[in-house]
Amino acid sequence: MEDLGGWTRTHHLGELTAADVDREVCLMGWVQFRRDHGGLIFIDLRDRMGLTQIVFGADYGLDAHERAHAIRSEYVLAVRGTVKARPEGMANPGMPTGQIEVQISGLKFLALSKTPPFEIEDRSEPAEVLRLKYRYLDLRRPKLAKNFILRHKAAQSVRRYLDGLGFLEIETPILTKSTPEGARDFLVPSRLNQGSFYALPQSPQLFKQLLMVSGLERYYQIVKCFRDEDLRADRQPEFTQIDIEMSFVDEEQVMHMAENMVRALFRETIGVDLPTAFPRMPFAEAIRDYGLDKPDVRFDLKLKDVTEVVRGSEFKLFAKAELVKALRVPAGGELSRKEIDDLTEFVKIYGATGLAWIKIKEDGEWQSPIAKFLSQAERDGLTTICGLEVGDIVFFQAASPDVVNTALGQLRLQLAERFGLIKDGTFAPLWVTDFPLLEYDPEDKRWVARHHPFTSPQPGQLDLVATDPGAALARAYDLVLNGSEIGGGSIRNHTMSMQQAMFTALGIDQAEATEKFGFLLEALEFGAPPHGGIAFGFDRLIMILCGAKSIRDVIAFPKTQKATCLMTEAPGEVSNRQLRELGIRLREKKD
RNA sequence: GGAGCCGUAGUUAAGCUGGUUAUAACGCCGGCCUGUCACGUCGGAGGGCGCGAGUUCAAGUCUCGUCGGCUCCGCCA
Repeated sequence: MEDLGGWTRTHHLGELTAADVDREVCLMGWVQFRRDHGGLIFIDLRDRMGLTQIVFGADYGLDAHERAHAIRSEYVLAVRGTVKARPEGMANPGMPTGQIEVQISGLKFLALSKTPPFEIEDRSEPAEVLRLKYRYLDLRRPKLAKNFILRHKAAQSVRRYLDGLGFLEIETPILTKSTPEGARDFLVPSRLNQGSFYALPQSPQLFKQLLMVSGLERYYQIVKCFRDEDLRADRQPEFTQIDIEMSFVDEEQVMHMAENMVRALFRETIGVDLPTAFPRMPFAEAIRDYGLDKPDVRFDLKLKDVTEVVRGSEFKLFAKAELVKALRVPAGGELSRKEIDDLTEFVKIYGATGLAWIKIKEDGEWQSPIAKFLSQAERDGLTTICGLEVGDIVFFQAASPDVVNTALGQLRLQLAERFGLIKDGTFAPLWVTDFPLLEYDPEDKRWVARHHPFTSPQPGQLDLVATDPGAALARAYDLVLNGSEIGGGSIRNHTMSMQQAMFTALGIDQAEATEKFGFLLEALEFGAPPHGGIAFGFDRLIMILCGAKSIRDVIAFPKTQKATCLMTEAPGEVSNRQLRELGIRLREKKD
């Protein structure tokens, strides 16, 4: 192989144009396509900026031409030559550099390449196992590489914006303390303190609050967070947050700052202008109209509460249910029996036992397995509340509020897909506000923080925490974009007594609070300013900006669903010596 | 913890109700070619169907198990 031998690259491979004709250039890159005509050899050379056609011929460089026959896919070349306009009619309008080519006088083979396990091309769609095993080759594909270029631009945009507002980027520990509540921690054994473990941060929550106590006033960090939970298409065990905290602010100021940040981000990365004021919706309204706490408001289709209409119905399932809701699909009558059966299976995933439906036929007849149970008064009531018209279909769920809302909320999304209700390239941001502070956990039989235990209740709601925990509202806000939760935050408890009241409501007694969060409680006694913040799921934001279907397409080296890395084969076993140093003995494996 | 889909040359796929020697395209190797651009053209090599049992005269096709990938429920303050 040859080394650079003093050659210096003069241009990237996406930038030469007709303006550069007759320029002597030196290019370096990977071989994308080879078209060997014998007397003339064309090669598309690739780097991350693009492609440039180079030509080998005896007239341009005899030695280079002869050696060029050996060139294969993915070889790394350095070439010297002259930029020339392509002959009349030979330009390639499909290529940014299609007006020119470079006639090669000198060639160096910087590296050879084995035949790659899959073709490095945007058109090919190799199995994900292979893509993950050879991730470094997958990342050569422009389609994937462009996601990371955009990700970089997004991070720069955020830093620029926050820096402009006086935010300080401050790093917080990765080796920290396990805390109760929230997700399962990743643990790291301590060699110097055998039997003790660090936890990787689920988020820098407590540190950023303490930075506010320190008087640093405005903090941000684009930071890795770790949660040892099962993976999803939009969830990895290590992921990145844009983490932000501010002092002397209320929720209006945090939301205003965050909105402007997201707006700048969209403008500077994909040139999209988001609305100047993001709409807002209280949590209760989101559940009422959309069934979910992260409504996709790119399309309408609202759920309607019809519990009272069917309260006395002969259809006992409706009459007895705690909650009955309807979802009308305008012109949905075209759904086939098969499709309805499939939708019935779909809602069962979310705990539904079935799916009642009514089609309103041309002649006004109600075609439905349940129509015969409905009185005229009930029919009139449903027609009015749902706004039923000829050609519609309306679906029902009658069950516990949780099941009704989840099943119909998910069905709503499914139907939007089926009927093409979502226009490509639309972005609908939405603030969801007025969340309940606490949620009852039937498994642990106790109240848990819906957001996190440091979130402040809304003014005047502190007493409710003790008397009617489910009714207390939080000073919390989520930013939802196209039905995906991309950010969330809150105003925090900034006095010891507020925080103590919260711990009490969560059933964390004095001793436990002191043990787990003593440093925070104590800090709050030394003059903590009112403060609050927000954290964005950076990967999810990038997914939306790129139109990626999987979070793996915006993470350079992602994990599989079983949280392994197919490239490095992490996690792996460690030597007995390493275990001994840590004071760890493995238990016998279960059969 | 649970449900579903997938696994066939290097890659992507086809292979119907089980039946000669498992197809194709791309890629790869060799020849020819001075205007190609997913070059063309002629020729060639390459797999026994993720793995293991079972049913059967006969299994890529059926059954069970197992491994791996993906999607989802639970979980994710």
